[in-house]
Amino acid sequence: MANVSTATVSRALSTPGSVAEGTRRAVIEAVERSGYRVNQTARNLRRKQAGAIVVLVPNIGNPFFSRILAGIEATASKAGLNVLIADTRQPQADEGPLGEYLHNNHADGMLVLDGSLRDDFFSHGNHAHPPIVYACEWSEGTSLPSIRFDNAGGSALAVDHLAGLGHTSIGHILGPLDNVLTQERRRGFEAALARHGLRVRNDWYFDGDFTLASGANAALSWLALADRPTAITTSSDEMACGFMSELYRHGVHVPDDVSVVGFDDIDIAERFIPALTTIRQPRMEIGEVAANALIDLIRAPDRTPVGTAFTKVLDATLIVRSSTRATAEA
Amino acid sequence: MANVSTATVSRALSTPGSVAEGTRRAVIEAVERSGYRVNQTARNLRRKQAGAIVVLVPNIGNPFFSRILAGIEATASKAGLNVLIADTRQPQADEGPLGEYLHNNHADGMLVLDGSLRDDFFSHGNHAHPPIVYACEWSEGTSLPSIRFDNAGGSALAVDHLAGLGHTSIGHILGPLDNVLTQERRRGFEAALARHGLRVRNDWYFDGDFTLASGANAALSWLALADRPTAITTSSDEMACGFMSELYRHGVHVPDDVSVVGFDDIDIAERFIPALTTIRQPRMEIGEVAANALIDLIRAPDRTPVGTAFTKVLDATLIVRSSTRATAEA
DNA sequence: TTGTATGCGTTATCAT
DNA sequence: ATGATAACGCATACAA
Repeated sequence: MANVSTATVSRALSTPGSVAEGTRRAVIEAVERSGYRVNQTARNLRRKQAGAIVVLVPNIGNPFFSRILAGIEATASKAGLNVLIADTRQPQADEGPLGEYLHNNHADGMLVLDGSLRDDFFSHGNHAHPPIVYACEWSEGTSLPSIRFDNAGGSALAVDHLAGLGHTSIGHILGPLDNVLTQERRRGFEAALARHGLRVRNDWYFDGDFTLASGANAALSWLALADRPTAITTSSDEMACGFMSELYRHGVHVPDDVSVVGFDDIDIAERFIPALTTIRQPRMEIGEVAANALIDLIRAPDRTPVGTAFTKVLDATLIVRSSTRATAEA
Repeated sequence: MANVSTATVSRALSTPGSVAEGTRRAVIEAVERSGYRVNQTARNLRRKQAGAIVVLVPNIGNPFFSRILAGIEATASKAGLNVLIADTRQPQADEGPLGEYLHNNHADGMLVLDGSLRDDFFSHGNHAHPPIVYACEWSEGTSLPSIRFDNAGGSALAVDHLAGLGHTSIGHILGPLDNVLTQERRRGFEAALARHGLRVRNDWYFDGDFTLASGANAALSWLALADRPTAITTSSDEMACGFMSELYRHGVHVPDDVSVVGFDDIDIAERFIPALTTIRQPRMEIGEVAANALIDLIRAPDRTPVGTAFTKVLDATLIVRSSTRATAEA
């Protein structure tokens, strides 16, 4: 017991400056000895805050997202905020919209990594809600702040690289069609193709869903083609690896028989056989940037009026490795 | 307004049975119309609970852990608990022990995925703390409940497989030496070797840290050996892939020149070139089992008196693919 | 079955 | 600079 009122204890702990030096020390010492801990729940109730942000992620098990999550966690913990994770692919949708997290005072803000969620998903009637930031994907035309990679630009980089190597027949393995990333990457692919005076052939598009298995399927389609493109760009490294893996089983060699470019630069890309040429996206960094943006909104909500489309685009870069090579003619 | 007291509203929402049918409907309807949300913070304060569990993970970006996390999240959200994640590798250790999460009423329980954390890490003086469950790794001799894989058994499976293929010279790429997984897997490796009457050679142990890069380093060491083992077991798939990748760059062929067995069965294992023979661990499942164990402890703390070593071991299984083959003599 | 009143542990306000 | 006190929003004991 430091023989002071609870108010003084509170001040000594949360506003050290507003208390006399001696009292402060006495309180600190008493706290140490008694093993006292502030009750965060009570503090949050009083302060009308949750002390946490929630992250909506399509699949935590996916390294693409978990890396972004790592960046978010690092940033949030530095700001003294807890990170809540919610998997949007859980079959618990009957429990009601994930937006509950916000309206229940569970979290002070939300980070959305799932581009398939419409932005009206979160509105409950017309009630105001805590800040939301979209990261890495988002529905077209959302009015919510968003951070993303330059996906179209990344695809273009891939095409430029292949065209520079002399390739004129270039195919593309798509992600899920309703995914914004897929659409953007395809857009960049087509734009770059046009820029190089190359045509887009429908049978050189291969369906996929970002997974290894779908990449392997694409390989089967490629093998079945009479007129095969000499190079393939993909919408994810995993599909690129699946594609190469299946080709290998059929005796087709990368990059001798076909060049392959991935997308994401996941860890294994550098060590795949052959090492995968790909488009790198700084995933940890996007997590940090997005978390910082959200934290800014939480700390100073007024500075960013509703409807102001705050957008930040991070560049993607080309990493040349061994899965691409020049054509014979080049 | 349903024209009732706040107490009735509270009851209608949290104890529907204790309120008249008509009143209940009126309240529900009023709630819907007014857009009322219960304040979880206030509820938690009153109930003296946090409504959340915290997961201590060494590295969220690592797919090994993020998969376990996915299992945890699924289970916890089914039980109405939020999941807080904390990265133990963050340089924020100066903020004090992660145990704060518990003592601050931030969480009702804790799941520890980081075996390098001593179990006295969480004690603050001698105060009682909410339940803690170790999952997948733990310090030797902890008195805390723990769920894990049969790591030693998994390693033994790998050796049995290779011995059955005729291999008599078998090496092993280790994980970090202070890691429990490393120690267990090594123990199983040596036990199985002895069972087959094979000797353990010190220069057939390769240092590693679970990463791709360390696997590649091990390949360099293997290449430098005068007398090389014809088969290698590893303590992680990533090291196995790094090992094969580096060998490939040096023109050494797996499995023709050396057989390789991984550990974990990460997604890419099936699609690596060649497809990796490995020891599968149901990672999502361990997350579910661990989360359920923790939830049980939270719901009924008395049933598991302190000091009772609750332990559950999940089996590992051998997945034979293309990175292993019989020796010429076999 | 429902209402009244009190307390959960903090912090903010107002005195002193 | 410090103490007394009210209030944050909910859940419960008790009364009606």
